[in-house]
Amino acid sequence: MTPGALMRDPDQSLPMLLLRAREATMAHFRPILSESGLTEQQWRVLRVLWKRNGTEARELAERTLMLRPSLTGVIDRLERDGLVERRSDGADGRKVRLWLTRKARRLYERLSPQLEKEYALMQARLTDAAWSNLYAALEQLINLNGEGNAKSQQ
Amino acid sequence: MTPGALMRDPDQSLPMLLLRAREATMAHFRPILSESGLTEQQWRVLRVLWKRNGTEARELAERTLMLRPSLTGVIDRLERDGLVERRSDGADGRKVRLWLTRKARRLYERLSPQLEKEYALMQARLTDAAWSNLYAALEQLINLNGEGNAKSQQ
DNA sequence: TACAATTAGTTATCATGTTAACTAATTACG
DNA sequence: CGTAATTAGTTAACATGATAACTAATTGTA
Repeated sequence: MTPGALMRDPDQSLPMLLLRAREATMAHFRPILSESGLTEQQWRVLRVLWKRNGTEARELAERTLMLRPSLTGVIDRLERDGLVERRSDGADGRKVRLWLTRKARRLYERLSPQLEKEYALMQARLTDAAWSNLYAALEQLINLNGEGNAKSQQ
Repeated sequence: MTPGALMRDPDQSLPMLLLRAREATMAHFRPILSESGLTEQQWRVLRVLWKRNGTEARELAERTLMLRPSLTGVIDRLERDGLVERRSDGADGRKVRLWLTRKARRLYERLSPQLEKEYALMQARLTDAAWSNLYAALEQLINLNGEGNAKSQQ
C-alpha cells in the first residue's frame, strides 16, 4: 500500500460499503466497455435485448434497473450510434419495442467473452464459500423490503 | 408478494445485485432526507463535516466517495442553501476547507436520530450472523483490488 | 533562484439519476 | 357507447457521475 495513504476510518455504513463494493467491482469492467464507447447502462440494455430481442421499454427499464426517463435517453443514444432500433408495437400503440442491430450483435459477441473472463477472474480470487456467502447476503438484504420480519422467520 | 409481479429471472450478476441491494437500502433513508430537501450526497458531506469540521475538499471527496468535480457542485448547492461555508486554508492557498453553519448543525441533530432509528430497524430484520456475514463479504470484495490472490492467502 | 513537475480546485461536456408534469393510447365501467 | 381512470413513453428541470482540460498555488530540483 502507498505509504502516505493513511486508512483514516472509512465510513462503515451499509450504503457506503455497498457503494464501495460496487465501485470496486465495476472497476474491472468499465475499461472494457469504455474502449468501445459504451457506458455501463448501455451495456445493460444490450444484455437484455441479447436475451430477448424486441423487449418493450417498460420491461427493459425494470430489467436494467433504470428509471423510465433515464432509459429514454439511453435508447436515444444507442439509436444515434446505430446499435438499437425503436419500433412501435402493432397491437398496443403506446408500447415501444427495442431491437438490436447487426452492428450491436457483432459488438456484443466481441465484448461478451472479455467481460465474462474478467468476471471469472474476479470470482477466482474469492473462495467458493465466500462467493456464495456474498450472494446469499445480498439476496437477503434485497428481499428485506416488503416482507415480514426475516429474523423471526428463521 | 403482488400476484401479477412475476419474478422473471432477474439479472444475477454481481454488479446488478450490488445495485439492487443499494437501492433497497437507500429506500429506507431517502424519504427522510428528501423531506428536508437533502440529497444523499449532501448528507454524506454533512456527516463528514460533523465528525471533522473544516475538512479540506480533497479529503472530503475521498470520504464521501465522490469525484472532485461532483463535490464542487454539491458544495455549491450546500453553500447556496446556507448549510456549508467555503474558506481558503491560510497555509496552502490552493486548499479549500469546508465548515458547517449553525443551520446545518441543527438540521443534522434533527435528522441523525431518525436515520439511526431506520438503520437499527433494518439491522434488526437480519440475524446478527447474517449481518456480519454481509459486512465481511463486502469488505472482502472491496479489498480484492490491489491485493494479491485472496484465495491463496487463506 | 528559475523552471519544470505536481497538487488543489474549478470549469466544461456529455451521460445518467430523480421527480413531476405532460401527451397519446388503452382499458374499465357506468 | 362514452367518458373517467389507467398505462406507456416522453419532456422538463435539477442534481450527480465520469472524463478531460484548465488555472492557480506549491514543491522538487538542477
